[in-house]
Amino acid sequence: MYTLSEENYLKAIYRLSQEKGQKITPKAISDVLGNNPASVVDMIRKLVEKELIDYDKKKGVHLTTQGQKNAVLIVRRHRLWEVFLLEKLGYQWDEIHAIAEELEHIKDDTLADRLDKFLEFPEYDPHGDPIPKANGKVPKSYSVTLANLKEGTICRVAAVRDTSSTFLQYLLKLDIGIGTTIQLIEKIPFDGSLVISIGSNDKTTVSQKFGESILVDHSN
Amino acid sequence: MYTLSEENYLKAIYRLSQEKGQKITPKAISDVLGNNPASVVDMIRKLVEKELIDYDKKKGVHLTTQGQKNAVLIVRRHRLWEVFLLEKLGYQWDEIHAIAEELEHIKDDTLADRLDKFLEFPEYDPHGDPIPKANGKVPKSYSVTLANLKEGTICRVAAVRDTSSTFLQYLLKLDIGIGTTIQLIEKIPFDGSLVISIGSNDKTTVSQKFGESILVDHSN
DNA sequence: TTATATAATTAGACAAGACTAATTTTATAA
DNA sequence: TTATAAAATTAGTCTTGTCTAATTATATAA
Ligand SMILES: [Mn+2]
Ligand SMILES: [Mn+2]
Ligand SMILES: [Mn+2]
Ligand SMILES: [Mn+2]
Repeated sequence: MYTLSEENYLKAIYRLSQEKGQKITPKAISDVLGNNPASVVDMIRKLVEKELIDYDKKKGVHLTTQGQKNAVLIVRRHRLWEVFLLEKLGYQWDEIHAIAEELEHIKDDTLADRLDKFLEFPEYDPHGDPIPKANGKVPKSYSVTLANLKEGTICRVAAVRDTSSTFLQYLLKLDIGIGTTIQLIEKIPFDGSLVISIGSNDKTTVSQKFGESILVDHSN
Repeated sequence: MYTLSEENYLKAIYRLSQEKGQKITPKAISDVLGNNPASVVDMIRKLVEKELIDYDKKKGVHLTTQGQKNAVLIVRRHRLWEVFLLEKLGYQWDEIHAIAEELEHIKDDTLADRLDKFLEFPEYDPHGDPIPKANGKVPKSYSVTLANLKEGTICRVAAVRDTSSTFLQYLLKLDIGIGTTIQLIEKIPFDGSLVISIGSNDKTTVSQKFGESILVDHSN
């Protein structure tokens, strides 16, 4: 088993590896975790030593098979606990991330699987992120943002890209959650603002940043 | 908030303070936690510094009001999680202690209270230990052991004093759990062995050590 | 291509929490 | 009361995970 810090690094590296296309550098990891780059370099050495990652100055950091397997299990635990906190304990979706950040490190062979069963095998967490299965398979995740859509398109909110409290609370205020139907009415060329209608409500205008923070599911 | 180690020490000291009559020495704490006495002395200094305990060489260690308040909350979290693990996730009563030992350190202002509500405000944990209320009040705990009873007495198993896996598994095998009715039929003077009948079963003989590890509730 | 900014790395320090190996106190028993 | 055992304490070390400051390497822009 690995320490809490090692697990947090693995998870950060896993997350960066999902945002494909870019090199996973010490700086990138340092940005995700808020740690000093010097500390990151230390930990990289430790994780290479334990064969959880490879590090090549040219290619950056990559999870080994072992590292990948572990990272996925940590993410699984995190997301399952988030479902538990929201559905069973009645927390709001902007409160659960921080608590799950601790719960994910509880170690027991059967805990995640029991929790999974207790929650009736949810496929997505409250932010719309896929919950890896016990066998390591990960359900489909969404990648098209609201801002990507063509004018006129009707979509379903599938996930949020930003899990900060400020963003999630803003969504609560706008009455937007996972599953909400949104129609993109107009894109303002000047600054990328989006005119949308939420559910069956009147038109609202949101920023480009907002539109890029919501992942959607759409038929056409 | 306090570190995991500090919390474990507080809990150990709290536990020792419940077994009244005896002085809480570095040695005693070291025995409970399995730590080196030198480490215990270090931590005592730290906790005195943080005003969670008092230490007087003559009187031993004592929790301050602050320390007591914190210890009770940690115990509350531990026992609530134990109920959750047993009742909701289907663990057996010899498996839950180790996991709760980690879960008790998860910090969030409302977590314990939400869990308490979700579990419908249980008064006792799966080992029969009282679960402190949110306000710090602790339900009655039992103190009479099976070995204390007079021959012929019928009692109800209220709690176990020993939460080791070996003991709890032995109880499972004997079909004894919290609430089981036991009649003490005979005490063997030679070695304190007890002849008992469990529920409506035939007679069994158990050791004195066994009898001293079960706390009972009895009317007469 | 050379200057400059950014990133990576090294060196050295620190706090927490544990340990071992003395040493000093205190308790117990002859 | 004195010898011996047990407990408490001190001194010094170690590991983990972090940091700052200095240095080296790399990328970028004039
Ligand atoms: Mn975490
Ligand atoms: Mn999430
Ligand atoms: Mn604990
Ligand atoms: Mn218990």
